[in-house]
Amino acid sequence: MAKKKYYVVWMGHVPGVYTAWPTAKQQIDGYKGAKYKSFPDRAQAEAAFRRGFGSYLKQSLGTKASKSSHPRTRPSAVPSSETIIGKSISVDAACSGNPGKMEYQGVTTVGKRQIFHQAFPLGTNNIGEFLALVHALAFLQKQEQPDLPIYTDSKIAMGWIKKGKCKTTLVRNAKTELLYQTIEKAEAWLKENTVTNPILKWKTKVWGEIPADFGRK
RNA sequence: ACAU
DNA sequence: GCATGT
Ligand SMILES: [Mg+2]
Ligand SMILES: [Mg+2]
Repeated sequence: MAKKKYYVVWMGHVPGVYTAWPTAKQQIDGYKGAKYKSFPDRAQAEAAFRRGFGSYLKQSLGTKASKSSHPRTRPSAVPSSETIIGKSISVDAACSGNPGKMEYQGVTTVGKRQIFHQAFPLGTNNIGEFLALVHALAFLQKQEQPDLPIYTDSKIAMGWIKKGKCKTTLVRNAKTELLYQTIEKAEAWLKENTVTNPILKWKTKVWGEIPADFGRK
């Protein structure tokens, strides 16, 4: 039989030392950012509880203990990607017809204040999303804001930026020649510059439409 | 299927 | 329902 364990809940509905997992779990379930860990005996548990989570964690991290023995933070509190970073900009593209008349814009994520906007007589949704991202990157570099994140809802455009290449299928002809030259300029920018700003996926299903959305769907 |  | 993309 395994020896009975003790459960410290530093932060939860009712913090304290618990002698059974089900009761400890009650204290952390539904508590955002709960801090807790199990201990092999009562003395260690009570000492850790009295020291407080911060002090205990510091010591634990400075030691060669296995990762799994560090104190826990409830997963639902961790997901940085689950929280909208307000200090950021958001971009989006739209077209009427695809391919069709295309435009893109960048706005402040909070307040939706427009930062840039461009329109083209013919383009695709994905080209627009791609150009919007490069426009945002160049703009933030000029503003010396290399850490400000950029939100996009386009998986495709994120991939093209990573590749440094706009992998469009749009026909290149007289009607698209100017757009293609813009694309080549954008690709050249990516080749000559380092992408420093985090490019983050906007979670439309969770958060609703991206702030830069044109609202025409 | 997923993201537009 | 159509199209752009991985
Ligand atoms: Mg979009
Ligand atoms: Mg949109």
